[in-house]
Amino acid sequence: MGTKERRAREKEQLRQQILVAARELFVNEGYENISMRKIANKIEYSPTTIYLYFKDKADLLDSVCQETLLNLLNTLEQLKRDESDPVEALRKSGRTYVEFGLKYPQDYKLTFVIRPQFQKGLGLEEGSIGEKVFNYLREMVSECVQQKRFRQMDVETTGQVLWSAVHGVTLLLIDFPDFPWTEKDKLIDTVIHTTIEGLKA
Amino acid sequence: MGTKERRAREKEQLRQQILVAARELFVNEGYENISMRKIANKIEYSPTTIYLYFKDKADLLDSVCQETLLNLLNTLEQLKRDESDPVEALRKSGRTYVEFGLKYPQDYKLTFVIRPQFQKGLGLEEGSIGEKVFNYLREMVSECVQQKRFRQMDVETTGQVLWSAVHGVTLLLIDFPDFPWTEKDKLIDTVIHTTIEGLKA
DNA sequence: GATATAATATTAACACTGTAAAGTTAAATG
DNA sequence: CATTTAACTTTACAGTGTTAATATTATATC
Repeated sequence: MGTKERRAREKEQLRQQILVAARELFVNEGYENISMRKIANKIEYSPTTIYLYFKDKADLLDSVCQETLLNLLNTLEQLKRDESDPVEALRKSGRTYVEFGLKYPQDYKLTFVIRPQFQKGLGLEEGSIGEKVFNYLREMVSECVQQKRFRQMDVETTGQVLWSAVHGVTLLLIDFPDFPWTEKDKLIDTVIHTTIEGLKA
Repeated sequence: MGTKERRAREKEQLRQQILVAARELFVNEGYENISMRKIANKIEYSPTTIYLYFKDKADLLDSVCQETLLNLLNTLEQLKRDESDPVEALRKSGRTYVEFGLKYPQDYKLTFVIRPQFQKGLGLEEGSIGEKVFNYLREMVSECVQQKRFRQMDVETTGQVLWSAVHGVTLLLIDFPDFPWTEKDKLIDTVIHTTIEGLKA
């Protein structure tokens, strides 16, 4: 008797529908401009139905961000295979990270800036997708250190330095689009290049 | 007859009072958790009085952020005098910048992350305090380049790279306080050191 | 097939939000 | 004293997140 399974599937479907609608609205109009009622309208359900699937608005945001992290992780892991030189691989990962942020700027901000404001738990706890993303970075860095391509330094710190650099440039480009930046691609490359050079010296 | 002046002074005083109350509330409880009514309660005026002094809530936020920028600028400029080595001066400026962000984390986020969400104009336009802050950075970098301490590279890009690094580490430390960071001071120093080394190479 | 049961969705309500419009009071000017 | 001006308040509106109570549907049991 598969009716139970079908029901579960349907339930999951609506959950997904809510997530899709929420993401689209958050991304296009900003988290704070979107009400539960607007999301409900979009999926043609009553506002309170959403609360059967998500604890509250922050929880909904949280789920949207989890998806974003998964998306980011997949994008990064696609890279990993086809690059033998570890430093070059790291460089490419950095670029991909920033490009991801600029391709989905609102998603990025939602995940790395807005969400921490609402959810105290950073979403990097054990077993989380956030942790996996950071583990990816860890492995990349580790490879460089092991092959003596980087200054002898603990992997953790090195990873955090790199993360700071790419996070910083991503957010600045998103938040101040009218600032007279150096040509975007050049700036991104220079940030990554500079940081990596600094780690070698 | 100085009554006009007195009135103007009183008006400015109330404006200031609103700003002080708003900052305190924003900083302690977060911009999105503070209503105009709460601010009004604090200063013991009716909510709509605030609208006689500020266009709307975003404008109030904007003014709070202007103050923060001025504060940051003053903090930085205090440094400038007592350091002859330009690279060392830049390093110290970087540290001071990050420390400022961590000392007033909510002010920093308000200014560099929340406000851009509400005010399209980045607050770095000509003659603004934001511009002055960036000019400070420009001068510091310029000195290093002129004295051939840095790789030959345009001052703008160099400045932006540095800003990315310090902005990134500041925000990460603020937003993910529970992350297993390397010891904070070490991390900050390493970020700045790495970036500067990368600029020399 | 009728009925009980569980799952799912809705309605109504509450306390709160930003802010516009109109009304009130007090001071300055003639 | 009359009138204009400035400062502030009251009232009101449309919208917010969220809870509790209610209604509706679909399934399971007899």
